[in-house]
Amino acid sequence: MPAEAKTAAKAAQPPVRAAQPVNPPLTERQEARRRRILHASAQLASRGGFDAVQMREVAESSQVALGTLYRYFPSKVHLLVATMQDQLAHMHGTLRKKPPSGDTAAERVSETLMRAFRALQREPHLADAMVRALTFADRSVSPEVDQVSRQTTVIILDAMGLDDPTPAQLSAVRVIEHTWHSALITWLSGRASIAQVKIDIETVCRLIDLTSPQD
Amino acid sequence: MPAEAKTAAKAAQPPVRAAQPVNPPLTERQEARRRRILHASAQLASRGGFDAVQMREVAESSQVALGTLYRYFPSKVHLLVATMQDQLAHMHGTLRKKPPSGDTAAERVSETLMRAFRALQREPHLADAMVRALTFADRSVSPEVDQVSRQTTVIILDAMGLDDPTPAQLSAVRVIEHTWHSALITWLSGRASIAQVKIDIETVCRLIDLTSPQD
DNA sequence: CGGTAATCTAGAACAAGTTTCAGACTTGAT
DNA sequence: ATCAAGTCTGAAACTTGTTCTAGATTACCG
Repeated sequence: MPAEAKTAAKAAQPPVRAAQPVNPPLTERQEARRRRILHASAQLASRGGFDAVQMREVAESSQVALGTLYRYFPSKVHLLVATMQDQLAHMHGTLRKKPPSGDTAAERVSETLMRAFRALQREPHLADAMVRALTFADRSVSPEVDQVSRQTTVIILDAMGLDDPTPAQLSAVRVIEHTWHSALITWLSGRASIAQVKIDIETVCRLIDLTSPQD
Repeated sequence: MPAEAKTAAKAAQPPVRAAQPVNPPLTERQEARRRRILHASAQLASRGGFDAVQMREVAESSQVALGTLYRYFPSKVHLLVATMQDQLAHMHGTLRKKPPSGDTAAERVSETLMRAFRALQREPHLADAMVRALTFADRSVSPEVDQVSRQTTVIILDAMGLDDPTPAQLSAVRVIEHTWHSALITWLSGRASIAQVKIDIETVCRLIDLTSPQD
């Protein structure tokens, strides 16, 4: 009964924090450990994708005991989702510096997503590990996955140039995110070409014009 | 190196067939075994979702040795994707009997998908197992996943009432499928409500009007 | 500084997916 | 009916994610 075990109550275990806002403030050494772990995770993922991220190897690479790794990230999926948060933050920073240049919101969003897509293409294995973890995550990872989703939403709204989206616009953004994730999956598993992903993104971005024809 | 091992060449092993068209014709007893396995799989999945489908249990429930189970379905994901093909075929049959009644293609598609969604809601654990397997599937399962995708496409085109879709319409259908899968995932992992899934489906279905305004 | 609670380490142990193997059983062709 | 080839079985072994434990280390409080 591993499913039950997972939800079983535990004693104190601080290092598992929800997101950017540190839950329990980490000491410097702890912060360093956390960084080492995330770095090792990304490195192994870059090599061979989801399967190559083996918890024992991550622990060894980051010079941390296996038990400690599990204290910081309660499962492999948690670890990879955290890795994704990390990468997303990077990307958001990069994107901010060079905002998309399109005339319409739809163009800017699809330009932004295609830029992100090209970044992922440079590290396809890493992309594989992160995206598979994201879609495989069960309820126990919901808060973290949700955080990734919110982050993505912010990036898209940024590209649209919106501060105060209407509900209809938020629906469109959600649908764009769905398409983005799922299209990535089909590409990663070799069932769709890069060109097809591009078309799908451009197609779904037209929904934006549908919800804000005044732009 | 399990990744390599998985792709290693094997000797003869017929029962693994691609889809409906039997690759090597199965004997009656083999067909029966296959049915028993799929039935056990669906049954266990209905109880506890992805995690509850344990290969040893499936083997025991279906009165087949573990090795045989693996000869029929080379991995747990293959098994669950095959289970999904099975259920999809059912559903397609059911849908055919009561075609959607909406006036526009968009309405009919979203009506169809919502009907499928309600069916999934009746067996949320089974849905969980199938959808998680589908999105977690790696390249080794691509043919089977693709078959599921094609089947889904047929269902949607059916609902649209189209025989000969344009490329633009096919893109729209792909985007709808992306949204469908991803929205299901967010619902299954408790990050979106049923109402939200409904809205997302209706939103994406508007893309149809965009690609065939003459309908 | 001393003590105590929390944290970390090494390593064993466990769970479930997957592989392997020897021997029994089926099938299909002669 | 018989033989060869292919299948199925039961059981053990192997892999990797996850949990557990006992003892060392560290952080913090007075």
